[in-house]
Amino acid sequence: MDDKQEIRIAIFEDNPIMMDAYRSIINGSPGYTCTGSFTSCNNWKHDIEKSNPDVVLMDIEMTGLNGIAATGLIKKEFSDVRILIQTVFEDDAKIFEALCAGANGYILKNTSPVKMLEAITDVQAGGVAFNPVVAAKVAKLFKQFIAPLATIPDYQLSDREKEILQLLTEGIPMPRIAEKIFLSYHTVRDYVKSIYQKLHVASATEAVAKALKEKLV
Amino acid sequence: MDDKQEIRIAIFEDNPIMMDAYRSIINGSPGYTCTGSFTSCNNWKHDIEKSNPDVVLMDIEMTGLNGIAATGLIKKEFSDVRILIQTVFEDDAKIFEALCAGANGYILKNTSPVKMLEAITDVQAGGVAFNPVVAAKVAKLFKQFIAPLATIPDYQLSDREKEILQLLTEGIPMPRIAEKIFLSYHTVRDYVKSIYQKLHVASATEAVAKALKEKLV
DNA sequence: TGTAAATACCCTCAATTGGGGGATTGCACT
DNA sequence: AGTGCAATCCCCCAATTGAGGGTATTTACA
Repeated sequence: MDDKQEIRIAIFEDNPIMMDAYRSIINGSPGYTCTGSFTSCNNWKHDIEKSNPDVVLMDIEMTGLNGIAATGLIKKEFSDVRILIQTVFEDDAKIFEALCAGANGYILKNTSPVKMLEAITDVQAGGVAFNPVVAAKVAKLFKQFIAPLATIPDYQLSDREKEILQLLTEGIPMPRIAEKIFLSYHTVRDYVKSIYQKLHVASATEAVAKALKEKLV
Repeated sequence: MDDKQEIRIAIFEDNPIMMDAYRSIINGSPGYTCTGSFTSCNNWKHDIEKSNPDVVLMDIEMTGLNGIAATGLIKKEFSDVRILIQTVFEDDAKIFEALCAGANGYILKNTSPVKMLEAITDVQAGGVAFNPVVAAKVAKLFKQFIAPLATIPDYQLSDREKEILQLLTEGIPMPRIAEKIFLSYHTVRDYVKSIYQKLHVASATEAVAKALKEKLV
């Protein structure tokens, strides 16, 4: 670590006016240094190596390689660089993609300088910074995609039945399952029958489909 | 709306010392009023009606009904009340559950008073407030659950094959599939065979398992 | 003490499936 | 003009599966 403990920041932003504004805010604040500013991500690898940032302030809308794709690439190559997306977009898809690409924060362009610096400090410290509006969308996406997966119905399967259902969902045929868990082929079939009754299905494919769709295994 | 535009806050917190601290912070800050403080959620319905809050500050660990369960109930009954979870817990499961229950924010008990008020303001305005550490966990959960679903491998299935794979994942046996899409039984079987080759599997259960696990359908 | 539920095993018959073979048509790309 | 491929159809055989029947032991609970 450096004595001065300054947070090193690289900016990717294709609007020169915004770029200047960001650089002024950063360099004008003690504890923050802008070590590089680039108008495209086309030389991201060289740019990151040269500016050696703790935090990257990343615009999404850029000619050439876009900010989200660049985030994914940078994260893969320089996994300890923290990336803060700053953009005008606040639609679900962009936020979704940014999170999947590994962004450590997502703030909007109307964020005040003090909030921006705060977000930079947070992500540098290992946190993730969401603008409240963005956070609301993340929470919404979360509920939309994940909550339904968490409502696990209870079909009162016994432990053995659960075990065998689990093996079925791996596509293992019953004779193989019997060998694997040291039961007779007949017994395995009996458990499968019992699973079918409890799940109200009539075939292995149906049972597997239900198990996977309803997260039973 | 009231002339004074004060944010009305109800507190649920079973530790009387914390409760006093919160109430002092809120009532000592212009624009914020504590309209109710309760040491359990057992009378949540009556308490919410009586205190009529914009924002609820909710503790998780309480005797009787816990804060997350209460969040779910309150959200169901009073959908426009915003709920900010404030707790010492920062484990994935609690955050997960809180989000699923509909919490509008999740901050930790070591949050500074000024940050707490800021979070209250944010959630009152319709945003969601995450502590950076919590946000990091949310992002992690998000990547864990959703990112894998987004990487859909391409097995070069033809449209017909996709269609039939889709029907297989509904557990429909091949003779029934043939009837449904007006193809000969033989043809359906040929497509299924071809699907098996492309997916590198050897049975319907395996194909269905792969299709569902890798979100092919 | 009876009864239910889980565990484990067995048999039979018919339906379904998996793996091999072969065939034709039409379309696109070369 | 030929080559590949999606799409469609067919046959055979063996393995697997689904649905019905039956039995026995153990554990738990009323």
